Amino acid sequence: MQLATWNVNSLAVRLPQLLSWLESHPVDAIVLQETKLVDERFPHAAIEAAGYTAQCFGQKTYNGVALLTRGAASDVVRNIPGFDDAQTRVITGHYGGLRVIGAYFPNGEAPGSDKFAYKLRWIEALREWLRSELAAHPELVLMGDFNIAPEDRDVHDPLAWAGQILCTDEERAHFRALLELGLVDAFRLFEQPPKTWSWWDYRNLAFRRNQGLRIDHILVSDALKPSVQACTIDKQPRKNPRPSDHAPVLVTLGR
DNA sequence: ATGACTCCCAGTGGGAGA
Repeated sequence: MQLATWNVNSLAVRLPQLLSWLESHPVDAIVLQETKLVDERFPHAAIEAAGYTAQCFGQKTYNGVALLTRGAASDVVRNIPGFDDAQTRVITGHYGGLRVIGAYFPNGEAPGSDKFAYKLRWIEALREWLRSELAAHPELVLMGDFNIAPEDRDVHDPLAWAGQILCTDEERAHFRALLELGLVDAFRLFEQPPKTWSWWDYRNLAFRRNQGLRIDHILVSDALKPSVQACTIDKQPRKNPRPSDHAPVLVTLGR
């Protein structure tokens, strides 16, 4: 079984690339972030033609998430229950015996800003909800665009990024607090090529120079950890014309 | 170097992203 996450930065623009990628990577489920589409405009027909059923949760211009599965997902939840939020950032469903959570963490703009405070509150709410989700569903995967580079080795230039948004001690502590619920970063279960990133700035020829960050993650619950066989980042789509600034992350489970 | 690119909604500019 294979799962994936991809911040597509506008599904309207990236739909052809998504369909092409799914042809070459026929994953069982994929979560998308930054679809930037209201649900009325979600391309259900094209996605069904590709063999997937979609659960979407979007808004105009910003944010927006979706869960695509080979068969229908059940027990679908939108956003974080109990956390009042005008932004569409989380979609959860049951599929293949797993609880699958797709999340688009807030960016946070800059340490000390209102958006940074929102980011921290949002993660705290996610964590408290996850605690109960994990209790109810021990076999759980949380994946998406976390907008956090967990360690210096996830940053191309740790000195330049020190204390900057995505790399602050506070954000990293929140990332570790998620792991302490009983989750593990699937990417770090394996030897990985050095300087493997999931996001490269559109500017400054950052991709060509491989100046990126690893901010897109797949966390699996402790119960699933023994079944994880691989976790990779596919940078190929970043080479496309008009690419998303993020690359997809994949996990393979032996089940 | 307070930049750089790309998206969106807008409407020949500006906010947001990371």
